[in-house]
Amino acid sequence: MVNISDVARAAGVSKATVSYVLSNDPRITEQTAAKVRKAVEDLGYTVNHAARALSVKKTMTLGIISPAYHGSYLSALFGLHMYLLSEQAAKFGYDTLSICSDSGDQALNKAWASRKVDGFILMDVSDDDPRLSMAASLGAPTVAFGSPLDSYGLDSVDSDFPKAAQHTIEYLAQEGHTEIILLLWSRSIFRRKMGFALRFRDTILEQAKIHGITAHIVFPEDDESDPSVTIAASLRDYPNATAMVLHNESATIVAPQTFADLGVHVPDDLRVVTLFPKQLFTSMRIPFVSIDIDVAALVETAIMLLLSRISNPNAPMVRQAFDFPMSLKYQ
Amino acid sequence: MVNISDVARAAGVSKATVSYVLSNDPRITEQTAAKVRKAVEDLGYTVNHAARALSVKKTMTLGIISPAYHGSYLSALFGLHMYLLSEQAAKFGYDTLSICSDSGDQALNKAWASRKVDGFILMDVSDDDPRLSMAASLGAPTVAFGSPLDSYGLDSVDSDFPKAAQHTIEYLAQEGHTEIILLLWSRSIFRRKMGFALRFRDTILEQAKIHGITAHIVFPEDDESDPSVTIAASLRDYPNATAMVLHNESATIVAPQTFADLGVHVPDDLRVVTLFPKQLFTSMRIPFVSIDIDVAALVETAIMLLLSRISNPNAPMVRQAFDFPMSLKYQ
DNA sequence: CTGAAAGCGCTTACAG
DNA sequence: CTGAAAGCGCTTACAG
Repeated sequence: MVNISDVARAAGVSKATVSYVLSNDPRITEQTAAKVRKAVEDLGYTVNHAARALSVKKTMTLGIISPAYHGSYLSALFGLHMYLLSEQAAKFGYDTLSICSDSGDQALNKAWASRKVDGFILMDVSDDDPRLSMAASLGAPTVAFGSPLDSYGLDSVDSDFPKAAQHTIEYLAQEGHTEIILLLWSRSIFRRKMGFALRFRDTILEQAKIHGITAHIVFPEDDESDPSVTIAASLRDYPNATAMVLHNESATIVAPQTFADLGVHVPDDLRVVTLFPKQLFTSMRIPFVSIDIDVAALVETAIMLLLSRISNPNAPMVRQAFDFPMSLKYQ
Repeated sequence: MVNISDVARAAGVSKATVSYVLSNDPRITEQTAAKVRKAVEDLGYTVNHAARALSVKKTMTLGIISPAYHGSYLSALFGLHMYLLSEQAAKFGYDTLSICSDSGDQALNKAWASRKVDGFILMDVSDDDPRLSMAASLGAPTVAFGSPLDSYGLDSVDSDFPKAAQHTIEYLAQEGHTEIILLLWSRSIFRRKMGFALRFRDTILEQAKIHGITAHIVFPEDDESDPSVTIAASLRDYPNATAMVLHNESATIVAPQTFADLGVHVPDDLRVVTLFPKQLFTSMRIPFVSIDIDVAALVETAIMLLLSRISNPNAPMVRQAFDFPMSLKYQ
């Protein structure tokens, strides 16, 4: 494989000069720069990544640390995030290293200690996430996807779930509903202390109380449970409910079929509100009121924050919460 | 950050000895090895990845190259593949670098030339995929996900779509169907010359002819089209069809609801056969005959083939096609 | 304006 | 059984 010495020889200059040309150092004359560029072109030279990283102490790669349970349940969101993160990072010359591990804090520690990445994106952060304190204590540039109660001084990006919950209840109150069903993420998600689930639930309950709405909470036992069973049971248990709020990915996917099976007509028999990223609506027929989650916007912000943090480790912490608009969608 | 010299000093040995201990070289006495290990432990030392990579010319990272169109359509499969690849690679000490680009061949060229990875997994390979010839001409260890007509001597892994097509027709013939609807991947997938779509279609048609079955082909225009429209239209256009074969991810997701909306009862009114990875069935109610695609098995094989290829570049090429069993599932 | 040289942090023949 | 030294391929003060 051709290296910088080969290029230097071919161009009749020193390695240093080649290096300077490659970094567009203005001290090199256009004349010699041209010679060097020609040699680079002719030989098909590309900088050796490890050598450069060793020398400049920058790897131009970002570590994406995901918890291990993704394999077990259907999450179209996971792929979407990974894809967009990689694409967005590439715009700034960064690659993404995906690290999927059930001991994310150890994985993070190792990746940082071996200097394999310049910073981290933490996916699916929970309230007691060990990755948070690990990243903070290492002083590794990190942005968390999620809204942990204590972010240990790390930057974070999330949808504004409390705001969404508030919009939802205000909308339903305005429509005159007084009894609703709240179908939430599975118990295992709550057990894992995922902020998006906790914050949404808590705000819904708080706002429901304020607006005099009775909210019945139901959720599947775990990620493998069939959510349509939960939907059906809840309609049986709370026959007077006039609306349902869905905050559960797989439940939202099976909901249309479930209602059709049960003979429940949306929205005449039941008003349904869902929280879902708009990308997933594309090929799904969901005639519900929905609150769009713009994953691309979240990802762009996450990458931007991480790159700022890398270049300026001491800037003040930022927590970015996106308040996405609620929209009516009848397809 | 602590380096090998710090460890050597703390243990009272040379850098070389530390290095030998780390690689379990049997020539080092257990006594000095213990000293070194203690120092490593005390100082929290981890090998600098770039330095090691530069020295041994191995990066212990695998490049996963995905085409750029994934962002636009719902593919739960994408996330599943990325996750499992990363997890599987980790078992062998490898990390995965995700490279999402619309010019995958250039991205591959660059990643290889800069020696950032030891080999590649190509996702979603098509018949005229420029990544194939690029990887082959570079001599980069590579395994393709898919069944390109010409694999340029590269290893590949795929479900055996022709076999699945054959099973499907044999099954339907045995049930006595003589007229069926084939709902395939969108026109844009065919335009992209994706092998899984082409091979499945061709074999279905060939086998149908053999068994005296009339097969009507329909497909959505592109990935953004609502596949339920296509389903409904096909039932209108071919009222005598007694079975439908679904080979289209989003169509399979919306199919249950669509049939319910149309008052079509499966399987009494219509026999439906789908091809789908079993992980996606978890939270979906699809009372259809299905052919399981075991993504984990595919991924494990892909990683295994790639690692063999890396350690033995001249081994004979292997094309692994998985013939997954057809199974009845009524949930 | 360009080049010689040191240094980044490892590994690995080679001596002893 | 252990260490000194060269080498991996870059970058970057520092001279000139």
